[in-house]
Amino acid sequence: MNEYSFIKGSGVHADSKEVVINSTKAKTGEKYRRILEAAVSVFARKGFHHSTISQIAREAGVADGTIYLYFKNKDDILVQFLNYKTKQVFSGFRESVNKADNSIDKLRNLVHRHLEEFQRDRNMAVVYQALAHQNHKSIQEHIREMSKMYLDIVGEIVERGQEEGTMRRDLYLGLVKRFILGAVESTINNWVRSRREYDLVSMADPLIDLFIRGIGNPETNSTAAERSVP
Amino acid sequence: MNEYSFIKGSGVHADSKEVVINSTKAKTGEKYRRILEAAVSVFARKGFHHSTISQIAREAGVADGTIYLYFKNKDDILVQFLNYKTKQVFSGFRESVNKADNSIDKLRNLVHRHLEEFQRDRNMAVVYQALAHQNHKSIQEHIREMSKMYLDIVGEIVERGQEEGTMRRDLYLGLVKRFILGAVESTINNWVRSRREYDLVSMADPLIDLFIRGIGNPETNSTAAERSVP
Amino acid sequence: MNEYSFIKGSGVHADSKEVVINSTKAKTGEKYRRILEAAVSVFARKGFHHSTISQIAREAGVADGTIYLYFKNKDDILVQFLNYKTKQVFSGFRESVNKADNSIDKLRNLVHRHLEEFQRDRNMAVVYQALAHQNHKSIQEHIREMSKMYLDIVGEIVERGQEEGTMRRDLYLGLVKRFILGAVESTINNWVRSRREYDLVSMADPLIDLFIRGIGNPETNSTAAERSVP
Amino acid sequence: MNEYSFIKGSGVHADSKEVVINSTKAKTGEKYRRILEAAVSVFARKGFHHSTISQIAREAGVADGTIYLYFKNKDDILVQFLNYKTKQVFSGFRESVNKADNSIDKLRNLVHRHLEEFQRDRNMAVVYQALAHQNHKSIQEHIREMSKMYLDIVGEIVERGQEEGTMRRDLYLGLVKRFILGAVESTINNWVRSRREYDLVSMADPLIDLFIRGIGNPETNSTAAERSVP
DNA sequence: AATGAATGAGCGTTCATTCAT
DNA sequence: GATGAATGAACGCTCATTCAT
Repeated sequence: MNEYSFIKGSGVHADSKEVVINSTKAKTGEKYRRILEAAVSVFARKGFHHSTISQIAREAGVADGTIYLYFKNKDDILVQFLNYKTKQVFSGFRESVNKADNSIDKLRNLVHRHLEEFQRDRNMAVVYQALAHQNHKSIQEHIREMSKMYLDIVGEIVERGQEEGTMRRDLYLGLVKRFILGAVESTINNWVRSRREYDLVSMADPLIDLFIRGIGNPETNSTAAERSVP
Repeated sequence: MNEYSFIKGSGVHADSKEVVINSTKAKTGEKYRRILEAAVSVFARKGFHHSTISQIAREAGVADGTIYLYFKNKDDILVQFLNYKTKQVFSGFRESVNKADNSIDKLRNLVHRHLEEFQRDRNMAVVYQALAHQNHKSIQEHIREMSKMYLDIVGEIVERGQEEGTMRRDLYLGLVKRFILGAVESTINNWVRSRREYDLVSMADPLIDLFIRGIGNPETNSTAAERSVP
Repeated sequence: MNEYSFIKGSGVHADSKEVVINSTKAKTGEKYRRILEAAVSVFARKGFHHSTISQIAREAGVADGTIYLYFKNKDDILVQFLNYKTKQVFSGFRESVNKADNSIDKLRNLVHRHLEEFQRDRNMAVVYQALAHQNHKSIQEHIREMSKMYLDIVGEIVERGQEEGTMRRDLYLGLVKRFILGAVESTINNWVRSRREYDLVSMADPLIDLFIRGIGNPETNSTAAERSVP
Repeated sequence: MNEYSFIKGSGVHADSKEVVINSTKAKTGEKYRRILEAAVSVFARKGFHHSTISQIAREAGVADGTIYLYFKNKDDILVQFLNYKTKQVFSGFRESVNKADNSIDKLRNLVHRHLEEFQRDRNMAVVYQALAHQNHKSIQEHIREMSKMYLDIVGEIVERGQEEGTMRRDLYLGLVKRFILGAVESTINNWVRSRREYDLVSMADPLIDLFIRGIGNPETNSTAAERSVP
């Protein structure tokens, strides 16, 4: 848990008929955040299904029932997590991309920021990784949405790179986008599972290098290109 | 589910004290396999935690109690799944690699076979994807082991490629290995989650192309290389 | 809900130790009544156990906690309902009875007024019906008391009718009283449960006719009398 | 609880997908009945909402979970109660009616049997009374159905009485039917709530007498008739 | 007096696991 | 070996009640 975690915003869940939290009360917002942080921390340690409301409540320093003043049910905690925390992180990526003025630097900024944010909040990283690979019904759509946002950014970067002439024109764009997201995510996944602690952000440049140049030796090898999808 | 699924091998779980199934009995082995197939099918549909022993038993056409003659507990089904099904698939990769005589073709064969096996058994793909990204205690070690096996193969291939001169020498080998596994797995993950049905195996060549050549235009771009880890 | 509902009287619950509301304060009395009306309305719709304090508070336009300034607890709302609303209605019956000067008209007035009052406040009717047939501990005694009041009135009327000579002398008085109350209540119960809307009060005269003359044809039938209790 | 309680029939609830009880097993049927008896006994004492599954299980001598092998949920116990116990009792009424050959004796038999059955199983009486006057959703329709069955029987009897000439022709049939049911039910209700123990069945003849002859003195009184619905 | 956020006891329900047959 | 009825621990969730403001 750290000071950067979670937005300052309100602890309101809009679609509840019974419970509406007054978002102007500082205390309320604080409790909302405490619960969410606690929940993500417990989820990260035990996994969603092995986490109990009581554990979360204890870790947040509130009563079990209090959680239901801020969240519709256990699943809703996950939904809020994606809505307020992860979604914010992801949408921040665009900002980083805009700071660069050529496509390769944009890609570098994107990946750098991505790794940075997830390193900053390891619990988020753990939970996000698990969610993204599961069939959790109430979550599926959110994940898809966030992926799309990310893939769109990458797509724009690559297309721009092709216009700039810094990226190959014979790319299967749909694959490339997923390829890059997948590679970054798996890098995060490795970091999360690793017993050793290492600096995740330092992986950014080597990753970019692999994206751009591949692993092949351009002087000797051209076979792959010949078989590639045009 | 298909004829290739699961090995014919014994239905023994080694670390059980009470129950040891005679692996020579055809009938026994068949029931063991039926249960395992049913379990994976149910897991794929509902997720591990939302699957019940009763559902698995019904789908396997046996009584609930029977499952405990072949598996220590619910978790053990997952362990057996990794031990006997996935592990076998993974170890089969080496075989494919050996059929090629240069590193790039070896890599191609590996990826091709990987996609092929997972396409052949979609349930396995779904369950494996979910497991690989979770903190499931009794599974963690198995996943790590299988990853290592895969990474070792890739590592050998890349090192050979470097000797051959077909692959760059300035590669961060630890990263490259994970990069390739991650990219392949995310390709599978996309296929699994996609609403459209498409041919997973056809992704192999474009993927290889990306690995080898990257997305950069070699004529104009060399920035990435300069910043890369030596 | 209508203007006749509930008495204007005090919002005091006598047996409370902590909170005594000043019954002279118009505003207080009004809030007390608002809560009671809201409660009965919610009880009628959802049943006592499925009604929550929050729902009642919302419908009354007050905060949850406010209810506890006027009522000891949830059960107490029921007690107050019987004490102040239903009890008043029931005791008003005597008044109607007194307006008539012969026993049959007295009975008619009683039944007429009974149906009238319950038709006037359907929520009261619904809640009363439910309470009268349940084993609700804190209510039992109140119900019994009100029944007794009613049965006493009927008893007096019938005894007077016997003196007048307009009613049979060979009646099992205890049964007759309950018989009449039961028949009226079941008429109300039918009205309350009916999907069609109809005029409850118009049932009064046919009911009286049945009480007085029975369903038998006096010219041909005397069997029943012979077997009756003397 | 007594030996007459509940049918010998199967303990199957048809609409469950997961749980199907083998009705051929004597033991199963016995446990089903034990639970149902226990439930009705607890409901009678505490009321449905204050009864807990644990109490019922304890009283039935089974584990909490066992109840869910025979009943879908707590509400379903009520539904089964009506379906198998009360419904059977009610449908038995027709049989008694058929034994008599004139309408008044038919009515007498009906009432007699009605009181007899409810006296035989006091718990059933208590629970039925409560249910019949509540807005319990999953029960409403069953109650209505049983009432209709009863009212139909009474209606047929009265119409026959009118043909025989033993019952008045100027009756509001719809009211008469409900009047009789209401009077009998309220007699039962009184018995159930009474502190003294008395013989419910002995109320049958006096009741019939009231139905047939009314309370009026036919020699002196005819007012009621003049105002009655033709 | 009025508020409504916070509490936590209590309950219905699920389901992995056991074991008598 | 095979069965499936029985078990009971465990958990999510509700809601009457309290109390600081």
